[in-house]
Amino acid sequence: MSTLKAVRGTRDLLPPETALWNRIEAVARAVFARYNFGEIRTPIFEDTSLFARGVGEETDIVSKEMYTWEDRERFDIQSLITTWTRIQVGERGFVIESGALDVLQAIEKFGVKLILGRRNPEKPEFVAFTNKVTQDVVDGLLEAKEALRTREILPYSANADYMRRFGPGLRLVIPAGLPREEVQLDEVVVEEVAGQFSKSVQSLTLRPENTAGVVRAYIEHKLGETGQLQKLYYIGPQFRRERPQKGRYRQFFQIGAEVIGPPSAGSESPLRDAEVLEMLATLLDELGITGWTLHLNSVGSSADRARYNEALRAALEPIAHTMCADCQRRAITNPLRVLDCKVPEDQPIIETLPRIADHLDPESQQHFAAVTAALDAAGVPYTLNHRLVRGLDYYTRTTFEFTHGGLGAQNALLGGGRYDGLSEALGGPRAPGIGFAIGEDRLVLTLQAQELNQKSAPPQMADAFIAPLGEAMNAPALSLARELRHTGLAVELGDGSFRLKKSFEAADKTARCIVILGEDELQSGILTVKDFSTGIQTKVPRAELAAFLAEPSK
RNA sequence: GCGGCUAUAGUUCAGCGGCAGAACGCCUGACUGUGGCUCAGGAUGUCGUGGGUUCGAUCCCCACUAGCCGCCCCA
Repeated sequence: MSTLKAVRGTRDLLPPETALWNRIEAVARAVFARYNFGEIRTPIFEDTSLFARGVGEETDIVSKEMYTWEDRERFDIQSLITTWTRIQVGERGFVIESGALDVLQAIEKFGVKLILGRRNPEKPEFVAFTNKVTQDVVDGLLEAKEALRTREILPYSANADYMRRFGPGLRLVIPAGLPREEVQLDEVVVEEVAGQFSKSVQSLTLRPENTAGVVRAYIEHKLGETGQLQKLYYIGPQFRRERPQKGRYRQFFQIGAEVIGPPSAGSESPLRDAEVLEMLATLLDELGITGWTLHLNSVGSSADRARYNEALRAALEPIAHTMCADCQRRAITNPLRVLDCKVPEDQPIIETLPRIADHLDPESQQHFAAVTAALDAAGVPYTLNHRLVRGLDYYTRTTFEFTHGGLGAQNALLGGGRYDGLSEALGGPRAPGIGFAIGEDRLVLTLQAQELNQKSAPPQMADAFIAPLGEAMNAPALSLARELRHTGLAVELGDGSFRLKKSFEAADKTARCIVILGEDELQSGILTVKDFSTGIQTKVPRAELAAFLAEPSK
């Protein structure tokens, strides 16, 4: 039997690597706090249509990279019951039975009294609401027929046995169009109920990104009604079914933030854009990421973008055939992507293509000019990159990306932009916003690479290792460890079955000091402490031990 | 989803159509309550999984799975 492994594109994060993750997240939280952002935690899965409407139906993310499934629990049996009951109670006035508790409750709510097969023992009718015809159901029905033939009335119970109470003329009701599993149905009348019961089956999706979820929450909780600018950050896993690569996983982690609110709160101001970018520069600096580059562009309003797309398409039409195969395809399917082409031969051609900067309306131009002016004033370096076009439909005006060398083909550390129309697209109020998402996995890779170039960080060490001498010392050792740990010291606890030599070896790898606890020490209350960095061995009274260990060793 | 490379001990990796290897790490002892250095000894394992070729496959072939690199796309 093969052993179970983490599924493709997912991985375990283990110590000591997790220490780096924690440090990154701690720095991010601290920076966000200084900019007055608060944390938001949205569900890890959402209604699929949120992403279809938010991220864009035609994007690769939505069209082929999402983990989407139909939530069976949300099969709309209530709607089936409602329809069926209306017909049966109204027209035929008969008995309804089901064993599923939620069904029973639903029926009761509908005002139908449950009668357990008594109405017409000679010709009882059994109605089971189900969305699947399984062998279990059929077996139950057949048994029920037998039971009724012998006039046996079985007590009610809310499990599969309930079926045994009914006999000839059994009817099994299923919604029209649902598959019948491989069963023999000769003995059972299967009646289909027409209706739109599958319409309400809810499609769920593991979030491929978090902005749509945040905006959904903004709308749902009417955060716009506060009149305040909402500054929200999140840290958490996202999911995309892509081919895994270094720095690209199927479960990956993003640290992101959004500034969103009604226009009256200043959400549209270019100052917000500049502030977010300045915050990102600060965050990367404080994390110790060196050599990042901020690429900046404006994609204008959605109308600008549409106009530009047409201009690009028109410009490409006569010349696309001279370009690489990918570009020829992109020229038709997604002209904006041509700008991302990395084939050297295509570069001169791309330089001649129209630029989006020339297709911006005056407001967008002004907005962008104000963003860059504020960045200049704050001294945040950036590179204008008119070829930076983001892949998500919701972006408008300012778009940006921070890149870092040494990440290979996945060189973007983070990306983001303004999304002035997203809230409306999701059925919410007007709520312009700007946000970003940092690829935390890539941040980790970058920092790990930098640490390799410099001296490797010292592994985290406990303050002390308690070495009990002999198993009789184990219990006193735990007591001592508890004492020290309560003072805030990090303590590793050895085992009395270890020889002292082994205790030393173990201690040297996990702690700064070893505390020896033997009969002598226990009797006298004077403990033996050896500091590994200095090699000095000291006798310390138990009462002073915590203070002694707390002193940083030189 | 497409193409290329890779998969051997806990780790990093050699290797060869005929008994499975090194280094580091791990365990034991030299050394009964004093580690690091040293010395002696020991255990490493379904050679990714499943087929095929062969007298014989860890090695050659095929498929699958996974990782890495590139493409697509994107954070």
